[in-house]
Amino acid sequence: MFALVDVNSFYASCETVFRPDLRGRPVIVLSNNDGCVIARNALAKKAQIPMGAPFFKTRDAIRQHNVAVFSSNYALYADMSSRVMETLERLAPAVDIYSIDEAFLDITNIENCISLYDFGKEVQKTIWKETHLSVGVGIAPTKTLAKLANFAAKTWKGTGGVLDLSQTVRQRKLMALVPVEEVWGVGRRISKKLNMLGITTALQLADCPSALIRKHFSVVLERTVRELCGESCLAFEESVPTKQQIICSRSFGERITDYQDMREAICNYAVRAAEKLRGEHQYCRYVSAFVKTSPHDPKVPYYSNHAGIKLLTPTQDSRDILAAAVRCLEQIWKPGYRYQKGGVMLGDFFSQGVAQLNLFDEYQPKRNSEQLMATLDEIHKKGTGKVWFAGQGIQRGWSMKREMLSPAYTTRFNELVKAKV
DNA sequence: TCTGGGGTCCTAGGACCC
DNA sequence: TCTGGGGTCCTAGGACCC
Repeated sequence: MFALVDVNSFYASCETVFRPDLRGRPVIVLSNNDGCVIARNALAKKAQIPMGAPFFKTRDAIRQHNVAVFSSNYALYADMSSRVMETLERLAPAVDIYSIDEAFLDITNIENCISLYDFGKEVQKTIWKETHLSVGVGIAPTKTLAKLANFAAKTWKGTGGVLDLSQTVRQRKLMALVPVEEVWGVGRRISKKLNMLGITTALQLADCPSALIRKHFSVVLERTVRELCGESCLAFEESVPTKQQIICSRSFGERITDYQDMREAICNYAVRAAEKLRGEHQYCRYVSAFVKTSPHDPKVPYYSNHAGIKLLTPTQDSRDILAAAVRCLEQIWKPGYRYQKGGVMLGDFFSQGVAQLNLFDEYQPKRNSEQLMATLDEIHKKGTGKVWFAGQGIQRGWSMKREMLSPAYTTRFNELVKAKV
């Protein structure tokens, strides 16, 4: 039996926890670069500010409803997330963290001690007490059904935010009411296709013969159908699976037109990606870079390209990764465009740097690479000094916009909340 | 003027091998 | 006119998720 716990309007809630003065006001949080709306509290939803809407298109509504606007503050959200997860670890025998704001709990056999619904209420109450964040809890025999229960717990206020969907009768009753596009794993494309086949509710999808699904779609959707029927196909995963790839990319605060600026940006992404790679204790053998202009401006031609390099031997050395990323950029850079975004991707991971060298390779591994990188990471972590590669530049005029950033309430001493006595 | 970032998995098709 | 069969590996692209 699974319970899916997720925090309501997570980013927006994190902002309001430390700002009681915002009670009664709509709150939204913007994506990186203050680009578009990625989180809304209940009042902002009521004010009909659409999810994903470009910020500049919502300005009228924001003024009209006196909406509080925040740039995203990931340091704050990550810290609040770990507090929630720690609480869950204490309440449940096993926790499978699915995203920054949600986790599956393994609650098999818990019914021997407490009813499933009461357990859900207990989780809700404890999280609120310890973090002042409100959560929804969906309980069911499969992950997909638990997601569905969670959706229903949020949608129908009468549930009080907790829904026990352990019985088949209740599963079918609910599925008959839920549109198929709300099912986990059914996105825009697939729901459109399903609708054309006359399948509009979750129940109709659940009752679909698997041969039909296999014929028109893939094994992924077939698995979803089985899960809706109560057959658990998605396993509980307590340990974090090792990453297959690492991406560092950002839209630029201002469009880039100059090669030197782009080179600087790519160098920064490469260095950051290398740090993440070492954080995973991995070595990569594939490095790629990409650049693109904005797809939204019909007046200027669109350009998007990427190039990748397979290294001779896996590395975790920032210098190798940086050099490779710059070589990729040289292949794809074209002057005359107004670039909106760029990035670096690492892939083909190994757990050690030593790979079979070819007999005639002239490659010589860098000496003391591991120690040097460890030192670099240490300096970075402590914040006691600043060291960077020349290619990363100093001015960084292209770096992202965050004009409405809240303080790091929980992770920096000089930004703690001040209480008036 | 201004439209996020970071992931996963599956499939189809081509290259290549015997 | 006739032009094998079966397998693996890799990559690009498409779908999904939060």
